[in-house]
This record gives sequence, C-alpha cells and structure tokens, in this order.
Amino acid sequence: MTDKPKEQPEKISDNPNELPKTYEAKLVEKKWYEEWRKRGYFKASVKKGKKPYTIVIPPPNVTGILHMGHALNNTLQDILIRYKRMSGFETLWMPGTDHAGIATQNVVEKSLREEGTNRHQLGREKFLERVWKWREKHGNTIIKQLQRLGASCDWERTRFTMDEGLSKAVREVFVRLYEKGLIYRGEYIINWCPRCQTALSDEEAQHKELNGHLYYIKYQIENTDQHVTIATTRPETLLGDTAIGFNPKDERYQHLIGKTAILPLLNRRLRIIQDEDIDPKFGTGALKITPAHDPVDFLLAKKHSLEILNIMNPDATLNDAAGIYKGLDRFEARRKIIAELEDRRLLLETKEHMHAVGHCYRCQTVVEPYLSKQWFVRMKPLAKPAIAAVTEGRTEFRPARWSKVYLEWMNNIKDWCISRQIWWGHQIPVWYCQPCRAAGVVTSNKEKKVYSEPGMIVSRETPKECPVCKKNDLLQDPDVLDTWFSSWLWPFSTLGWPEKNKDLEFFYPTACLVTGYEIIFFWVARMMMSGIEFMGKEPFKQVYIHGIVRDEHGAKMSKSLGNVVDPIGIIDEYGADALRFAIISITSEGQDVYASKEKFEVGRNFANKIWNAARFLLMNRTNDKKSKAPKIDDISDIDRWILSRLNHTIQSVTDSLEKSRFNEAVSTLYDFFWHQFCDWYVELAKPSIKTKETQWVLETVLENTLKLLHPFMPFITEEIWQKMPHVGDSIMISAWPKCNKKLLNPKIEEEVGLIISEIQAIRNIRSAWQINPKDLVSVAIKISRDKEMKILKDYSSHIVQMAKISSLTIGKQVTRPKESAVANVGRVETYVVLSGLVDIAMERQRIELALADVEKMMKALAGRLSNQDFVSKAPKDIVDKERKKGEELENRKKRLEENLKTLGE
RNA sequence: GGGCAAUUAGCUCAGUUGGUUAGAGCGUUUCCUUGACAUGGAAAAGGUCACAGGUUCGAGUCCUGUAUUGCCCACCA
Repeated sequence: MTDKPKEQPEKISDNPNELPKTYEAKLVEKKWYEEWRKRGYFKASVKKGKKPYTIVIPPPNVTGILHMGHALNNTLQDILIRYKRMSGFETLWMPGTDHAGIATQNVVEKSLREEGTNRHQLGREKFLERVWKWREKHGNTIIKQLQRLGASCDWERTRFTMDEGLSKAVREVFVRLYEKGLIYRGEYIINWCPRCQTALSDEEAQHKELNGHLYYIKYQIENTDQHVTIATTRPETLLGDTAIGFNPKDERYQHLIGKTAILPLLNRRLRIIQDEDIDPKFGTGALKITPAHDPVDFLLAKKHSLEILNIMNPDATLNDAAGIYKGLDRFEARRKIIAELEDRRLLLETKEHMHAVGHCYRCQTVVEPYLSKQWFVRMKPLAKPAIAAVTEGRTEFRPARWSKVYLEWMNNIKDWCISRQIWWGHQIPVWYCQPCRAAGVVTSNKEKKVYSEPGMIVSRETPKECPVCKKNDLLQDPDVLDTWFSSWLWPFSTLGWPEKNKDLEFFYPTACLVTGYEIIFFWVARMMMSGIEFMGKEPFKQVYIHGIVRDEHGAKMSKSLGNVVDPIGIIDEYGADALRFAIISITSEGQDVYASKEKFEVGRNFANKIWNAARFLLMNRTNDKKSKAPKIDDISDIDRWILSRLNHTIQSVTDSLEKSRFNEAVSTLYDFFWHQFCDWYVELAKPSIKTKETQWVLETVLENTLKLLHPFMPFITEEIWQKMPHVGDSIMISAWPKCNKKLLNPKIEEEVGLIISEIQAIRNIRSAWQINPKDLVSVAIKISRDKEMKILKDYSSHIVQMAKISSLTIGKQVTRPKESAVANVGRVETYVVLSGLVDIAMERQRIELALADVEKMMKALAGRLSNQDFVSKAPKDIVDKERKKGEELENRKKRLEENLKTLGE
C-alpha cells in the first residue's frame, strides 16, 4: 500500500510478462488521472476548425458528498465527453459547485448549535465568514470524489455559484429583469418554512399525502340560535378567521345573507360572504376564511375587501392576535383548540381525511402558508419562448415523455418567489435610501413603468449615494436570492457572461444536459428560460433525463435508512471502472436504478476478465512493436470471423452511443469481449498464437475493444493500452474506431456459427454422460451436403481441440458407431462414442425429448404455413424462411426417428 | 382529481419501426484447481411475457379496459 508505483507509463516495457497478476485499480487510477491532468487532456479551448461539444455539469452542492446518483449522472456525462473527444470534437465539460443556500446555511448553523451559539449572536458578517471558511475546508470534497470517478472535466475552469463572475451575472440578470418589469416585490401568501424561517418557492414545498383529520366546527349566527357548521383541516387557523362564506348557488345557506357569524372561542364578529369559487360539495359547503393563512382565502379577502389578520410568528408560534393562545406552537394550539371546542360542544365531528401537505425540501418541516412581502419573477413572458423551443424541436428531451412534464409545468407556470430570509447567498441588489423612504420619495425608475417603492434603488453596483437626495444613508435589502436564481444561469454564466468572449461564442449552446427528473422544474426549465432570454438561444440541444438511484427494494437511498451503497466504497474495493461499468449496465433509458453492492461485482469481474485476457495476450507476444497488418488472404477464417464480429461491435456500440443507449453499448461490449473474443476466438487461436497473423488479429481486436470500452472504463483501458505496442500518447486521445464494412462477413459468421454449435453439441453430450473433461472421446460426424463437409473438414482441428476428441471421422457414409450418443446440429449428425457408458434408456429419453421438441415446433410451423392468409399476406422472405425452417425440422425429425430405431444396435 | 411509469426465468432487469425456438447477470444443479482468468471454465434446469378483450397472416412488442405497485403534479378548505 505504501510503496508508490515507479513505472513510467509512457514507456513500453520490454518484459513480455509485464502485467501484474491482479489488476491494482487504486494505483492505476491515481497514476493515470494525475497523468491525464498533467498532460492537459481535459482542457478545452476555442479551436477553429473543430466542432465544439459542451456539457455543463449539474453543479453538486458544496455540502454534497458523492452518492450513487452523482456516480450515475457523472459517469453518463464522462462517457459522452470521452466518446466525443475520441471522435474529434473539442470537448468541454464544465465543472463547478452550487452554494446551496439553505442547505449550506443549515449545515453551518448546526455546528453553531453544537457550540451553543447561533447565527444571530454571531451577526451576519461573522456568520458569513464562518460559512466561507466551511466552504474552504469542505467544499472541495465532492470535486475530489468526482475525480476519483474519472471525470474528465476541465477542472481549471471550475466555477462556484458565488464566485465573483457568477455573482456579477446574478446582479446583471436581476437588474435586467427588474428593468423589464419582470421582477416585483409584493405581499402574498407564500410557502414558509418555520424551521428555516424563510420563504420557499412552490417547487421547494414538496407535497406529501398525509392522513389528517377534517374537523366539523359550529359557528353561531349572531342574534339567533342558528349556527353553521364548517369543516377544516387546520382548526387553529380559526383564530385568524375574518369571514365565512358559501357558494351563492348553495340553497342551504341563503338564510345567512346579511347576517353575521360569531367566531368560536374568541367571539369575534365575522362577515358572511358569497363567492363562486367556494365549492359547495366540500365538507358542509360553508368555508371559514382565514386570509393571512390560506392562499384561497387570501384571494377571497382581496376580492371582498376583508380584514387580513396574521396570527403567527415566523417560527409558527401564535402571536398577539391569537389572544390567550399567544406563544403556543401551531400544533400545540391545534390540540388545545380542539379540546376546547369539544368542551363547548362546538366540535360536531372529526373525520379521517387524506390530504397533501407541503414540506420544506431542505428540512422536511411542514410548511405554513404565510403572508409576507417577497420578491417575485413574473414567469409567463419568459416561459413562452421556452415552450416554443421544445414544441418546435430545438431542444429535445430524452426520453421524449419528459417534454410533456416540462410543457405541463411551463404552461401552468406561476410567479417565482426568489427572496429568502437567510444570509448565505447573493444578497438582493436593492438598496433603500432611508431618508427618501421615510419621506415617501420615489428614487428610481419613475419613467419606466416598473415596480418601485419610495427610496428603492436597484443597481448592478453597490450605490454610493441616493440619486435623489445624494445622501449615503442606504440600507441593502437583507434578503438573499433563491439558490436556483444563480443556477439557472449556469450554461452561460460559467463561460464568462455578461462579458462577451470567444468561449461563449464557441462553446454555447451546450450539446446535452444530463440530469435526473427531480430537477426538471427547479433547474432545467429555468435554464431554458434564462438561456433564451439572455443568450437568445436555447442552452442545450438535448436534455437526457436519467432515473433515480434507489436501493434494491426501490427505496430512495438515505443515510437515515442505512441503505446507502457508497460509490467511494465501491471504488476503493472494486475500482472506478467496475463502478462505472456496473452502474451503466443496470441503467436502462429513463428507468430508476436499483443498486446493491452485489450488482457492482459484475463490474469487478468484467474488469478482471479484461485484465487477464490482456495479460495472456501480452505474455504470448512475439514482438515489442506494433504488428504489421498481414495480407487479408493470409489470415484464417477464424480470424476473419472475429474481425467481422469486431466491426459489427464497433458499428453497434457507436450506434448505441449516438442514441444515448448506454446500457445497450455496455452489454454489447461485454458480450463481445467475454463471450465471443475470450470464450471462442482466443481459445480457437491458442494453437496458432505465435504466428504473425494471429498476433496481429489479437492485438487489433484487443486495441479496438479497449478503445470502445474507454469511455466506460477509462483507467483499465489506458493501463493495458499503454502496455501494448501502440502508436500515440494515450488511448484517451486516440481516434474512435470506425467500422470497416469490408470486414463484415456474414458467410464466415454462419460457418463459424456451425462450428461453435457443433462443439457445443459434443460438449453437451460429454456433460450429459458425465465424461471427465480430461478424457478424450471418439466422434463420428455424418454430413449430407458438400457445404458442411468443407466447413467441418477445414475446422476439424479446432473441433478436436475444443471438444477434446481422440479421433474424428467426417463423411457422408458415416454410420452410427456402436455404443454412441447422438446430437443434431442443422443437417449434421454427430455421434459421440461412449464405450461402456451407454445407457440405452437414458439415450432414448434424450432423443425422445429432442423429438418432442421438434414436433412441437413443426406443429406450430405447419399451422402457419397452412394458413392461406399468412402465405399470401406475409412478406415473401418471411414465408420462405419459414418454409426452409420446415424442411430443416422435417429432416431433423427423420434423423431422430432413425436414431431411435437403431438405438442399441 | 389529473398525469406518467412499471408488471417478462427463484431474484434484479434487457428486449424501439410487430416476424427464427423470448435474452442477460445473479442464484440453483452437475462436472472441472487443464499454464490468462475460481473475480474462472464447460454443461444444464428454469418463462401460459399481470389479467381480459381487440387490431393483424402474425402481438412480450400496437389499441382499449381492469388489477396491483411506484412516482409526479394539483388552492376541495
């Protein structure tokens, strides 16, 4: 562990036995990652004549530590970047982190709490110093972890949403939108988190279905003995009621018109109003109206000029307006009020009631609809072109169904509450001139018809004085902006905007955004709007949405559930390549991923297989230089076969990558390398391994496969490639393989397919009769056509070798040897001599089973072929194929029947 | 309330213009420590593709409905 590798990666060792027995992922990963960085392979710059390919990373929170979701997300991006880099693009993968306002503030506040203090005792300035210090110390964790994953980001460009350039972009955007009339301030019901004590946007309040109660409460009608019953889920809010209402069409309540109701417990007088928006079918049809604590009620209050009474403090305890309930927490108040209503027989009924309750997305506290003055962005005008961009196909979602989700949200977009009552973030670039504010003097934007308040100054730079009174008694708005107000600028702010520069021109717009569906609204949709608004172009051509990584039971991974599979742990144990390979292979397009530690073993095993196969080839190398391509006529059919398979694989993997079907690419490579190359070609080629031709084929197939694997498994492929004879400095910057169509050879594939089936058939018999793998058997093959005769004769030495045969007879006149078992492959009949071992009953059973199988297929086929509709309507080639198949089956049946007859002879 | 996904071998999942005998990994069974690899090799067992209709010569694949599960959205208090 302690000794460092002293190898010189660039140099090709002369020792043919150079790969260590096992793959040391840790050492190799460290070595190559440092080397790649040192050589500047990750760097991107404006290069005329080259096509750009840009991806911006979804900036992880500075508080983040790498979880499987990150591992998946960033592996996908790295695959695209590495693939495009090898394909000749100038690739930029722009990295960075997000300051994550509330999340980060929460983390630092927690440590303050542990020290027995809080941010208010510390004061704003000292607190912010603390947060910056925290970021210095911990903010790089996730970046380092991404590097261990192998991410080929241009790290020298790393940005942070609160660095100077991005802060400038934020202020620029705020001022521009304000001057366009798209930012305003106002008093509305917003989602309030009483624990974080800040406003949240609608998206940050996550609705969860909860099993609550519906309380039926009696409200008395003034000066009568009548009453009206009202159902509510939040009885404590009745303290803030200022009216009750019903639908004007609701006949049950017509007698209430002109009357006044009495608020239970507090005995306040309540107006009775009528409104179309009140649903007569819910509860009793009568509604208690609490303007300061319910968005619908707030609108009704505005419409009917009702009094608006706030009964809550920011921490969700009740305030003075709550009278004797003052100081109680909202839920305590609820219990107390229910109890008192019960005592006074004002609670008529309590029903179970399922309803959706908003929760803070950062701390899971139940949010409170709360009346307060906040800043908002008017979204409809921004949404319009962002809708068109998707409906007109300039930006494409993958899988396509997400565009529906996006459009649904965009079409129903609401204004965005962007102010937060926390300290960590971009402070709102608005100042108030205290004297002018007090005097009611409007200080800015008198001419433009935009929102303004007395004394208000909206400015890109910190103003030195009031433009009107020239005094410098200015106070900045204490609120900060929503974290997403900086993230939504990410695709261009990271490239230097609002400055105009070559990078922006070259690398914007980006090619593909890779992200999970949980942030389509938070981030993707908003980037679309800002990109179009400020750059005049959609920020990405494609949005690739992947699933969420869950545990093996489908639960979200979380520390508290203890079901986390830690990617760094997997990297430590199995290697980054194993992690990358495995996570991609279990991720099919758009589906959630269910991860467990065992699933990563597949990746480790594959890496091990690659390593050992490469070690074997290098051990048997006859030449330290790159082999020269032999004449195509000099190579064997087996060689042609694997070259055909290789080119097929190149084509298929490239297609899969172009279609973003990553798991398909990975499984194609797995199957090709393991089951075609290792299981068959390498085994078949062993006798000729020292020949020039085989050397060249092995080398060529290995090198090209390593290249195809490189985007998925960058480290092991580089390590092996460097140890192979090679041209160039690194596999990372080598050219992506191209399919050579001339080498695609269906005829050879069919022939070798027959040989493989033949070997498998003999092995099957050996296994069924429990012949020891060491023992050789005598085999006779009867063929009926010259075609098969030639193939089998050509490959007879391979069959002998692979099926462990002592003597092999091939011919048309072959008769069944005594005491032998039979297998049929196509029209070829194979007898394996079992001298002494043969058990007639068992062999009969084997043949009868095969016969039953054939008959079943024949029956199905006969049904199809006798169907006139099929014969006349299906395409000719399909019908021909079926007919041919019928002949084959007929033939096979005959042979099996004959075998059954001659059994025991 | 609206929408979206999923339902295929014991388990976890692939299967994209409908067309051979529906595939993989893990697990299981049998055999093998043979000079690349036991993180391995050879062979095998295992599926009425949730259910019910429909379209079609032909459906795991397309349409309609049902059931179960999961997710997202929504101001029925």
